[in-house]
Amino acid sequence: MSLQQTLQNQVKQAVLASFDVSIDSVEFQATRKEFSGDITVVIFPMLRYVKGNPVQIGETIGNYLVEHVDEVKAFNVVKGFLNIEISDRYYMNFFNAIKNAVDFGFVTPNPEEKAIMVEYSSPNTNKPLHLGHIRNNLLGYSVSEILKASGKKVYKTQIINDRGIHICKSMLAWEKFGNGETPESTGLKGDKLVGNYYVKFDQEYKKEIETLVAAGKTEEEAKKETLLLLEAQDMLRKWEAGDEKTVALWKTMNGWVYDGFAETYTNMGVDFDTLYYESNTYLLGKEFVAEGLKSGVFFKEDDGSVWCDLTEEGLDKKIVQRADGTAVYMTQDIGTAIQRIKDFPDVGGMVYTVGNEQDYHFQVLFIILKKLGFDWAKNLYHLSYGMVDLPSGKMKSREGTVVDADDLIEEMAATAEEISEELGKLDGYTEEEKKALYKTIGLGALKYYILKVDPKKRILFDPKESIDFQGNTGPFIQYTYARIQAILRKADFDYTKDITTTEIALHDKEKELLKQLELFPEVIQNAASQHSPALIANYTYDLVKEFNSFYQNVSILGADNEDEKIFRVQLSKQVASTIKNAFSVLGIQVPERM
RNA sequence: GGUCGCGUAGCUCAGUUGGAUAGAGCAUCUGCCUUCUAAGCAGACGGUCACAGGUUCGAAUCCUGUCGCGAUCACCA
Repeated sequence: MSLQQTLQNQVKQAVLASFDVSIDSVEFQATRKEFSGDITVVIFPMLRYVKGNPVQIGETIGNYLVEHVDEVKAFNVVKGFLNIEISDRYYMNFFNAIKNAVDFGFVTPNPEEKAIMVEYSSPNTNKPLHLGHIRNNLLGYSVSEILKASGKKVYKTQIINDRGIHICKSMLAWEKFGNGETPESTGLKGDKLVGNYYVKFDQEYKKEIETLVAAGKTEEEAKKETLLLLEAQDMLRKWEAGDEKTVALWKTMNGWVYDGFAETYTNMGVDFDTLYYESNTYLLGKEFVAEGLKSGVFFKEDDGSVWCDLTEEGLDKKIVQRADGTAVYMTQDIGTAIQRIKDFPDVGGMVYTVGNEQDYHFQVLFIILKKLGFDWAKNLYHLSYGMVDLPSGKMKSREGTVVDADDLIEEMAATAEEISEELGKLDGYTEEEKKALYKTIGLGALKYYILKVDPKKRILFDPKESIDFQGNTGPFIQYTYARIQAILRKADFDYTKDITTTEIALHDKEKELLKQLELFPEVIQNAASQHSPALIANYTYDLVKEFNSFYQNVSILGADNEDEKIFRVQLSKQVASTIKNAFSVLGIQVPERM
């Protein structure tokens, strides 16, 4: 039984014994720093059942607890707050129980339980990944790892948007203006090369519109009548008809993009267990649309288009299939969801990591899947996150106002290098080791910067203001980890053995650290149920702040006696291990030195 | 206009079922490296929690309205 449960029961007992009233819940909170004590019982809610002065009630309960609960050492009452002081022995017992646990805070997945599939990234294959994708990838990856750590089996996946008019645009531009360029001939990353032609299309397209407008067309007409657009549309039709030459070009250019993406993913440190391609799934939904028509979930308009009426849910009508019988986004998403459950029968729910601009889409998708009668549809979650905007506004690939993912990662490593060189603490490291370290720190800064903010809030990213390496940052936390490693390297005695004395008087800073450590398992569970890496980031920061205060105020290797020295080293080691675990679910690595 | 989200220190953000005097970092200013890594520690300065009502012992947190910002409301994805 946890301490809180024990206290809960005993407080109820105390109230029953002293006031002859039974209460069904007790409100606890951590005692604020300015008061003495560790756990606080809030007396106010009891006043509804127990008549009297809150201070006196607090005193009565406090006395009862001291008498009946071993772990309760002392108490004080301030206004309506009963501050309970917990014995050092309790914290030492807790520490002894976890000090050798490498996976402290993590729960091993239960094979009986259903798995969760997490979708993230899902890029278009016509342009390179940018800062917006970075947020998506980091969130999706981290939430996957958090869910795993909380005891769920997880599959990571994406739906690659590899077909459609936008893909044809870059294909057409390459065909017309590319002169047979390849990644090999230009030395460009494949996704960058293809992205250039997507931009090229847009430039030529705009030129053509200008010419048409000059010739007397309205802008509206011009936009629809450019030769380029017509050709692109023609290309899409050819692709859908399986035209050999078009499909071959499509395969080649997508291949270039995939090579480029693979490099970026590796760089970013994210991965996938299984992939879905829109070109394979875009027709999938149709049979379920047909089924839904039969069962009355959908209805058909006179022109042949198929709709879902969601007015009962307070929403609008939504199209699920075009009049010409072709699939829309919704059709495909219905099909893909169903296909995934067929492919992975142990999956009982899914998480979609997609920006908040698609809130409505997913709201509708989930309702439709429920209407179609799938019981897993109640376990679908749209991990909706805010956009990453620049001071100039939205990032637009076609206009070149994007922060490129590869560039940003590289810049972060370069900044890490500058700072490291200046501090000059890396004597003895080879160039290779240094390079790896700069990347670890640079990525740590970037990932932490993005993950520490609540996913649903939008992020304003100013490229001119570099991401910090001090204060509440990834590098600060990595630095603390490295500090602890230095201590472990210096500890030239056997700190693995158990302490001989049973009673150790805990230093305030030690006790605070133990309390902070104790929270970690719960933080993992909360982060999982709320799909929020930010909770992990904030927790880790608090832990590290607490450790640094301990480090600066208490001598670890210079402790007064052997037991204390061993304990402090073990405590530091466990803090390091917890930092490592916490950062691992954020996808951030920790260095041995920095 | 309808719907959804957001609004906390100059800036970036915490604040988990409503609880004590609203907390961090950056920036500015003060101290601390002959002692375990100063990417650090200790401290100062900085707030009408957008605004107005309401619910109650108690509201940054819940409800209503107003304002501001964003997204969305396509036979686009």
